[in-house]
Amino acid sequence: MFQEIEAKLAETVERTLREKFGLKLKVSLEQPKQSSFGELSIPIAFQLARQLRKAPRQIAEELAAPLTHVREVAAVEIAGNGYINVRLQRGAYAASLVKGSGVPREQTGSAQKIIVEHTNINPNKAAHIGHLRNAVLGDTFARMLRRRGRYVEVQNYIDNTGVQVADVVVGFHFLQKKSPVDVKAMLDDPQIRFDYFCWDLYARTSAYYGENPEALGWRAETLHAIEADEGDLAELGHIVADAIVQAHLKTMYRLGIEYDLLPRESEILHLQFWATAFELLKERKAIYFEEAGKNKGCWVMPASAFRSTAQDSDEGAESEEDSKVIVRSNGTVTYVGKDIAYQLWKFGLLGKDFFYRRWSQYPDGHEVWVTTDQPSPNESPAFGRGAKVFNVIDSRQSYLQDVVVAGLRALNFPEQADASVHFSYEMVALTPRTCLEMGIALSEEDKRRAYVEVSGRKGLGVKADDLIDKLIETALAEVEDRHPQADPQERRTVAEQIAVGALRYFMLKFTRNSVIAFDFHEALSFEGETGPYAQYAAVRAEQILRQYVERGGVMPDFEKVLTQEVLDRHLETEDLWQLLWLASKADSAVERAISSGEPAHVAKYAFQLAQEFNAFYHDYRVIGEKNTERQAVLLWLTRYAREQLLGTFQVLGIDQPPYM
RNA sequence: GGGGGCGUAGCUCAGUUGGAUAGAGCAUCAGCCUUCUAAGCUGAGGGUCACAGGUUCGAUCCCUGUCGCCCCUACCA
Repeated sequence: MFQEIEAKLAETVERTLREKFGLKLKVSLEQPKQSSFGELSIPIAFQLARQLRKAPRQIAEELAAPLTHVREVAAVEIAGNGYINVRLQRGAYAASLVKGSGVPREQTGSAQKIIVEHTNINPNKAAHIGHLRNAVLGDTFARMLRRRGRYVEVQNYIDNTGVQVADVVVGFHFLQKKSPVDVKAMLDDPQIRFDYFCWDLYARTSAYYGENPEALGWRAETLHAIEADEGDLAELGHIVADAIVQAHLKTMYRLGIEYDLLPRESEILHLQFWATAFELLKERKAIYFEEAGKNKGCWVMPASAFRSTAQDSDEGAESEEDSKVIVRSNGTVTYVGKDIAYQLWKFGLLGKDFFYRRWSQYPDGHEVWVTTDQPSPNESPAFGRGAKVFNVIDSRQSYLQDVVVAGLRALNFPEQADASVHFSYEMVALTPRTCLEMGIALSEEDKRRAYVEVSGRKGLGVKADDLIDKLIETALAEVEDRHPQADPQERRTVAEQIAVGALRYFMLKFTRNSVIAFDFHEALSFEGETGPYAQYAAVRAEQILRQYVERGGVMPDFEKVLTQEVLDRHLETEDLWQLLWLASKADSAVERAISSGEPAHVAKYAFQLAQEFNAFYHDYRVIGEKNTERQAVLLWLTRYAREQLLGTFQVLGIDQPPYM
């Protein structure tokens, strides 16, 4: 409803501009700084002032006149030097919401597929909080797109043949002398938390390399075996990667995060995606063979392809220094090269496809598929062939992502290059205080920093499952305290919902390019701008509606009782109108978050709506209201605000507990 | 050296293509629970939007410079 009005007003002004001034302009509306100025504001007169050589106020007046004829508009005022402020017919606006609520939203998307790739954790150890930020951001963004009717495919890329997996295999085979049978037995041992075991083993192996550099030969040997897919080392690689992927999926599912497809590096290798891409790159001259210099014998992409500022240096030699090696002099391909091939596949440009098989099924029936290199008898859904691709990858890799996009452009796929989005985000670090709490030794210099970077190689960091467990534990203590008589199993569920709400909100409240300095104290807080705060507001709303009925109240037939005239009368109360107005903007918040690429905007909106509802809760007694007409308004408003809040929760991946 | 990001209240952060009196949360202080659950509500204090120029009717936002912090800049993935 909000967006319809907004569009209608913009169109009206645009039409006036065309007819009166002969101008073709896109008009945008904004929220007035103060609610007393009205519901919507149009600042267009300012930017026209110079062009038309007229006072903004005069222009505003000419544009304002036709707006008064729009049915939903109550009044139009010129304020300040030339703002056009619009006040809406509150009753009419509310009445259409009364009628419309409960009706499914119309789809605004197209059939074009949007691929969102996120999580992408190396399958060699337990997930940590940095991975959570990635997954929560990606998952929320996918939910936002789906809410607005877009067709989304969620992929979680698995690098099961890389150095990180190899290092854990080295740990098992060379350091621990374990056979594939031994390691398989570990998977069945309930005493062993395999992903945690690998976390430590990975750190130990890395440390061993530090003391015994010659051991790096084991890594090379293992990588070679994994690539050839032969022998115990390769088998260990499969066992480790598959088990860890399973662990990651389980961890993410605790937060409600699901995937559609797990594309794996091993298939990219075995199906020779790179060979195909290599031919294409050579054929279209996107890369060239370096004959001399430090990159002699390599296939490289010139720096000019991905450096926008390369033109101001006219020394050709300098740019060669910056060019990116795609194929090493020993003939092996770099990660970026493979990534270009993979990105081509995502757009359906490679001319090759994976084979697929089911990996597992979520409790809700949704299936996850994985790539294979062998045809399978079962039909699989059609994967890939996206029209737009969002790669959720941390900002440290922006250089490599630039190279991938440049590769597409150099291959003469400008459309797909433009449709490749590096959905980047800053890392999650730890506050010095949290490091000390965890027993991580810090230098004096680090202690003075705002945050300290974690290191998976050293085994330093907060494991995702540990954090979730700790959040549940904290929430459970509070729930038990507040509801000593409630069913223990239900309390556990409530605590889990609160923990997930707290964690997801925490990961989303910061904008993407802000480094999160993770602090246990802050993350375990359930007060103020947190998920549980918002959940609490929803619980309160439900409480009102439930208890109203439990105490013998009959839910009014809102459509009949709440006529435009009735609504108009009661919505003169500013608080009530403001709550309604804010609640009606849920979809707009999601749309804005999509266009700006900031899921944080939705989180912020949920908090604001919760805040507004909590104020309402405090100021108005719904059940005790004597005037039945007013009570109907309050009941409906409670229900509507709750609906809008829950809809926003869904986008954020947050549940409303039955009680708190 | 080059590329990118950041600098807003004591702390952590928002600030929607430049617009009306720069906002939250935490922390501090002062109030509010026999009422639909206080994980809440109300109020107070706290700002040279790093600094200096420029563009503009108008700059936290755009441009230039300076200072400070962070990341990237492998024939590692």
